[in-house]
Amino acid sequence: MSEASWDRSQCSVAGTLGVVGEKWSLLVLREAFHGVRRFADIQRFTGAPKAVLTDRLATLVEHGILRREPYQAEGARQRHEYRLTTKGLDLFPVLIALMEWGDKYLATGDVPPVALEHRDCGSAVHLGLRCDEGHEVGSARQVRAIPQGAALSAG
Amino acid sequence: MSEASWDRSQCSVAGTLGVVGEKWSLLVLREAFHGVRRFADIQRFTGAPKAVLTDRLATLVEHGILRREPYQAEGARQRHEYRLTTKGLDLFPVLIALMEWGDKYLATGDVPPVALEHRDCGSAVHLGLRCDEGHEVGSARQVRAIPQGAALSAG
DNA sequence: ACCCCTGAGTTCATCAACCGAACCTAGAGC
DNA sequence: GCTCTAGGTTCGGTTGATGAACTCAGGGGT
Repeated sequence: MSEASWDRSQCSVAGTLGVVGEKWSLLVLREAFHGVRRFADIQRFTGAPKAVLTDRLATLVEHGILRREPYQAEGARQRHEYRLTTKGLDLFPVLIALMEWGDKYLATGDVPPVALEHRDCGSAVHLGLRCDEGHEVGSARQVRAIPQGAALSAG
Repeated sequence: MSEASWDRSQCSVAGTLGVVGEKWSLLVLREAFHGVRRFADIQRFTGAPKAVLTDRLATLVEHGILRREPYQAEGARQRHEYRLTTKGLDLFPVLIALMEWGDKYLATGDVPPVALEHRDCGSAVHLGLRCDEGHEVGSARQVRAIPQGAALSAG
């Protein structure tokens, strides 16, 4: 495996997992993408214990993935809700990739539990790999991963 | 949030995370995609403790994401190596999604640590959302997630 | 003025997961 | 029959997760 021997210390996969890879974090983001913003709702839909949820929300806010904003329901005092930032919205492909794999390999019913549609045209949305020449990349086997820059320094 | 109130129990995101969402699992798969197959190498490149690695490899094999195959290095006894199955190869988009987000938001150098190229044509490979009409979907905001089938039963 | 309700947490005791170091094991070569 | 190596297993200590109980700040009802 000498070819695969390069410096993983600043690997982007590991880095991203360091931010959103803890238990519950990605489920919190799933709820955010479904438009759920309040602590109690997130707690109910994810099933995360409150203490963990408090911690995960704080981490996500700290990293600029969610932002904590005041809101006021009628006849209630001011509280805070959690909303996706642009940085957070950019995690959408991660969720979709997880979802599509689950739809394919963990299917229980005849139809996946959630469908995605393009708001502009109403047709189904999918994630796909393609190269700059415009070719569809069907399998991971057709892709070569090449370490470059600072990653080349050591093993 | 009554609109977002549907049954998450068979959510594909949660399901997939149940399979590959534990600590180290996705880093093990990163190594698999880099062609690393042997226990000691995976251990060295991921930094996972051996006991945890043993457990994660067993789980991944159990779920048919990796398969354990005998090999024999010259002048050594027969051992086993871990290789991606088709089911495992299909997790590639998850890794790429994590990588692309990290490249964008956690960059330290001037160039990402790993580049992806299409073997057939040599140009860069990217992950993209698009709809069946062929439109590129730029942002998560342009996508509507619609619960369907069994997910509609309860909240 | 007082009490109760709600959403958003905090605290605490218990239990599971993770960690690194040390140890074990089966075969190959000497 | 000794040693080396890859691929584990075992162990004690530490960290993280869990669910139940408790707190806190306001608003509304009486």
